[in-house]
Amino acid sequence: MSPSRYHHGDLKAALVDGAIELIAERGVRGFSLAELSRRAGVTVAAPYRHFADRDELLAAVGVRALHAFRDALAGDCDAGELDASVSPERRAAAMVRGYVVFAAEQRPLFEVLFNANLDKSRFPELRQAWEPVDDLIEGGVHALCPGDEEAAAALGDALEAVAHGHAMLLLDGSYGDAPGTVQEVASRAANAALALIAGRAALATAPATPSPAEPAPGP
Amino acid sequence: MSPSRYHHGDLKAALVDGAIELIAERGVRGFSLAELSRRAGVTVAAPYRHFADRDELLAAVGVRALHAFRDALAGDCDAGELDASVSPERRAAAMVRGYVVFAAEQRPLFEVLFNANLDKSRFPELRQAWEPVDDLIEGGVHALCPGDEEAAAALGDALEAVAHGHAMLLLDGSYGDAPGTVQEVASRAANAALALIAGRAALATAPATPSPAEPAPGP
DNA sequence: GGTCTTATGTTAACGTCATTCACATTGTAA
DNA sequence: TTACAATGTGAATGACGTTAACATAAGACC
Repeated sequence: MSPSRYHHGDLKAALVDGAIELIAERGVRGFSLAELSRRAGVTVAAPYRHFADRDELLAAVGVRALHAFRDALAGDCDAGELDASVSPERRAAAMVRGYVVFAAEQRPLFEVLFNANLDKSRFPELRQAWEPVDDLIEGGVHALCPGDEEAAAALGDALEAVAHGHAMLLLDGSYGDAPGTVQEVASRAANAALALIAGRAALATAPATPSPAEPAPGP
Repeated sequence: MSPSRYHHGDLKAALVDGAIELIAERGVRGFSLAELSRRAGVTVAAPYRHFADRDELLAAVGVRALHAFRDALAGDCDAGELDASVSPERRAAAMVRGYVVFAAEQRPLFEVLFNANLDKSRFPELRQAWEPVDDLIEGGVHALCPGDEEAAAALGDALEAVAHGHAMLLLDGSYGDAPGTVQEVASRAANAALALIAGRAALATAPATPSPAEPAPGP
């Protein structure tokens, strides 16, 4: 294969793969380019031939993560056959479930997306990779609020929030890690999504409880 | 005041204060003990007289953050007079609103609590400081589901998730930062909370959409 | 086949960071 | 006043991200 060993073969791919492993072990926060290089059997300077800096490598991982994320959200509904066989409500709930399960089962990928603090203004690749995900969500939400842009925006935020919030609670270990916990939390999130959808009419109305007393006095 | 200048006076407090400022400027992620020491006019080794390591300092900031957080969640309802004058529903919604507003207005404190990756098993002080917050939330939720432990747990998670999720969306800049955005998002979160509360009956039921096809085949 | 170019690694540095240890200075209590 | 504990300094270590100058391999072109 490589008797010389000077050139790695496909370092770029090996780095992305290795990064995911390393993040799985130590979290995004404990991820280090130096350790990654070491594991790839290469000098610390080598990655810089393929990525401008640490964040650009993480962004590449992020792009891969977003593809997997989209698939996880779409679930099996992606084949396109059961367009009418499943209600938009159950679809949306399934997406929320997929969100939480993805966070748990693909923890390193999820962490890269939400805990790596990547600058979205840099990395157009990342912004672009978000689009299919956003489209999927937006599509699901619009099916629930046909015609009402305002309601769709509010419901979309609420569903994202409920999914993301449950995922965070799960990952931060606020629950124990008993077996079955993932499905349990995912079910709670899905149920919450159904509750939100049921009450969607109230979401886009005027602020509830704007301020009990004064309208927010300056400090 | 201090003609000698060898001893700082109250370095410990100055470090905690300075940490909050520094985090406000650079985020928890950009926070550095070295820079903090420099600003305090002290050597990099000095903080170690007061904190075992970087994380212990951050934990101290976290404790302060949790006090402020509790107050923000309790809002003006803390005086204890209006026990009956406000419905539990509006109370809970107000707490969710307070959660989001706190995240926006006390960003550095919020970041320490949720983005610093502090090990909760270390730092009993931190765990203890969480208790009043947890009690407050639990109390609010139990007022909504008297007697039903199961429902209360599910509703509590859902409310936390909705609050946390909206806070994250806000802080990650998924919205622009137009003025008024904070109140707007807080209102959305509060409305979502009301919707969840209205549909609370469905939250603790059997898993909705357990799995469209097979029961999760192994990879 | 032999040479030039380009892609890809290596070596050796720099500056920053967290952390530690031996030592200096101060405030306090005996 | 003198001893001690608390607090700060100086200098060092080792990990990290990043860069620049140099080395080697792989192909293109003749």
